[in-house]
Amino acid sequence: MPELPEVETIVRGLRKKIIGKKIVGFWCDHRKIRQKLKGKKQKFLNTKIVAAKRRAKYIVIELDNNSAIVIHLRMTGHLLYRPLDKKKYDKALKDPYNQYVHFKLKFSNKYELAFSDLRKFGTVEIISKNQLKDFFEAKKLGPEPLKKSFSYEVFKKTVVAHCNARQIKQVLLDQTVLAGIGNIYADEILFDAKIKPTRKTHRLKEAELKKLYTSIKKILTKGIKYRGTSTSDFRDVTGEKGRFQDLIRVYRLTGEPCKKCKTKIKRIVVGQRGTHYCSKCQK
DNA sequence: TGCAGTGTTGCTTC
DNA sequence: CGAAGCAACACTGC
Repeated sequence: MPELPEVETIVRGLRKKIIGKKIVGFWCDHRKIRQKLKGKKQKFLNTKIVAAKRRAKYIVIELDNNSAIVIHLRMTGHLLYRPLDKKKYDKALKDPYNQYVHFKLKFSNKYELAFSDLRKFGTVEIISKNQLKDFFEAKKLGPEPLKKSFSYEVFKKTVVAHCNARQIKQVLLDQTVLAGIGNIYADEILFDAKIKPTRKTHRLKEAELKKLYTSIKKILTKGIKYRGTSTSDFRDVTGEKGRFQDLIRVYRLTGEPCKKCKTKIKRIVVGQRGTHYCSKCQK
């Protein structure tokens, strides 16, 4: 679910909802997360939230005690800001995203931040703010594609220089090359750029690279504008769906007619990921 | 019914 | 070193 546009949507929601809130309670029933947070409960309690940030697909929630909570939602994670009084969202409780809650922070205003995660791949940890730089450097993440500093020159250097004979889709998904693109947006970006996902990166022509660069910025920006893709169970912090699924052109549309040329969308496997493309529009 | 497929990352292996 | 394969987990849908 959560790729750059979804995580960005969540972070913007967090900024609206939890900045300035005081944490007064902590709960966790997930063994792996408890392990990570062992002995650190006191770092959460009686602190105030001062900032919410995104780096790649990571969410960083900064506290007023020099600590930062770092969350990764992986496949099925959700962050939900919801009232402690369950009667207030009775119906929504049945929805999958409201179940499978494994970690909660309670606030003094009788709301909570709940981390739900069906498949339990997601991670929550707390580190000191001055460790953040090292934390992210260790991940060797590539540049943020939506930053102004991510110019075409930077794109060419970082992306192309690294990638030689790899298939372009695998390169787009490689977080050490470019931060934040996942399977949905990789397929959509390549459709927009009219490039077949299996093309070898070093064989792309200058014009194709320029188009690809433009498509990356365009599709990710659009994804944020439409508040993410809820093909499956993505929800923002208030439980609202995104709307980008209405604009999807190829992802998981196997066998359906291409919106441009009516050719049936193909599904292949690239780097063990389901990959969808139009064999006529994408060369 | 059963098994392939699912949005991610990181560890192991070659 | 880079790159490919697979595991972590639980559910859906063919």
